[in-house]
Amino acid sequence: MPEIAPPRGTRDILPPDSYAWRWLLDTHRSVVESYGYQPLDTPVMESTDLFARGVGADTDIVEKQMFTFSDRGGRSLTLRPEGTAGVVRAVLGKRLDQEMRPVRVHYAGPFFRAENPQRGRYRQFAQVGVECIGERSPALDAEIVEMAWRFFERLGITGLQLQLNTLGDRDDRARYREALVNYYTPLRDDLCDDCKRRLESNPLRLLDCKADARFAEKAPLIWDLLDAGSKEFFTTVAEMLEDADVVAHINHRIVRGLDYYTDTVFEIWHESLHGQQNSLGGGGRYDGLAEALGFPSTPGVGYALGVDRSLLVAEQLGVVPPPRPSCDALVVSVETPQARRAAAIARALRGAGLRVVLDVSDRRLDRKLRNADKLGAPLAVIIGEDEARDGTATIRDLSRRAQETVSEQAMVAVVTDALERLA
RNA sequence: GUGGCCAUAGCUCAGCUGGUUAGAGUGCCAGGUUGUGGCCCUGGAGGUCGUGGGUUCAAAUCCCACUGGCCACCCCA
Repeated sequence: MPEIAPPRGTRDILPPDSYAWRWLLDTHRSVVESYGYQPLDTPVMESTDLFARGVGADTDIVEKQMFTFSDRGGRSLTLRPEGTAGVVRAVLGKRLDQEMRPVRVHYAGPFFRAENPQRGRYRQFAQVGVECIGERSPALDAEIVEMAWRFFERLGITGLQLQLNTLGDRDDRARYREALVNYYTPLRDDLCDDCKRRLESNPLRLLDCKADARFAEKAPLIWDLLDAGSKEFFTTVAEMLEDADVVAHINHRIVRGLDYYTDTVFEIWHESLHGQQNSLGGGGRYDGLAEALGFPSTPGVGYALGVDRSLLVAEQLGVVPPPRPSCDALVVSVETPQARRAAAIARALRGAGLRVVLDVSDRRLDRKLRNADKLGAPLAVIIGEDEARDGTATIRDLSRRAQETVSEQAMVAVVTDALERLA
């Protein structure tokens, strides 16, 4: 019915939902900053090349999910479908890794994929994420996973399952790739069309094809092909997570959709979400990414968590805190002649650091007070003819239905005290 | 991108097999109360029945297309 609706797969986040949204973002920031992660923002559009090289040309994202367009100079740009490539470009491009090592950063923002929308899946969706760039240590992999886990804990979301796997280093992956090709080639005629192509372009992704799941069951496991170093690295990560009381389900079949992962990969699933949309987020180590983007080889590890889906789960569980009232006091004038005086009083209260709404309607006083209830304001400051004449203000405690009239000089102190008592 | 279901006031929904001016609840605004609220009573505003086409004397109702939502597949957040 609105003539101009938001584009397919996008939506408006309006109050009061916007409070839940902010709660989640604040919680994330607070958790990761307690680990010393610093805020960062990168552009929502990047050179198409960044994702083609960074995410991997054979991934679904690059093949069919990117919003790509030309700017006026004919350059190909893309709305970012994920965050890691952009952050690595920014950090290494600006040589931030020369200043400190590792670089620990976090971000939050919108991402874009041209998917068919449904609940918990949008074309513009939001993620919070962290990246830790410049050092290779199992302690950092564990730190990342632990932060993600603590974040959900702080939100109060239960029923989560951590899926943990390792893809090994480049040599391991090469060996594994070969093993998969050897395994799947004799089956080639029975594979779906996509998988026939994957067999050449990206054999790892054969594993997460649902159509050919029966073959994946008997496929070789990466774990059996890892060298001693990779196994030890993973074992250390798992042990450190145990130390942190983070329960991990080792799952040697999760591969992740993006090409750049090495060693640790993980996903966090929630039992309540449907089908394959049960993933609230995931991440892993990407020691090969910097090089793929043309930077000096630099290790990194990070995660991205879906804001929309996490909020969906939080709402289902009823753990979203009720929105805090948006103001401490509503200032109302009983009649128009007192309007300017009321404005001045509102100004004085804001000067004392309070959140004050000025009622400018020409409604009756009872309607104005009704409005105060709706706003959730604990106090109303009433300026009528008497107050204007005497240089006073009436402070009404809306929950106790009690009020007192005080001099304007005392007003700020009385309001502040009343709010403290009520809090 | 493929398939299924759906679309009526801001919101939640009625509207039987097509038949005059399309309803309810809630929310909004106002009056009841010329300076006192969360309840109550009364009234009002608000809809090109998602959009466009078709069938018919007549369409919210039947048919088609488009748009959007939900669900499944794919994949992921």
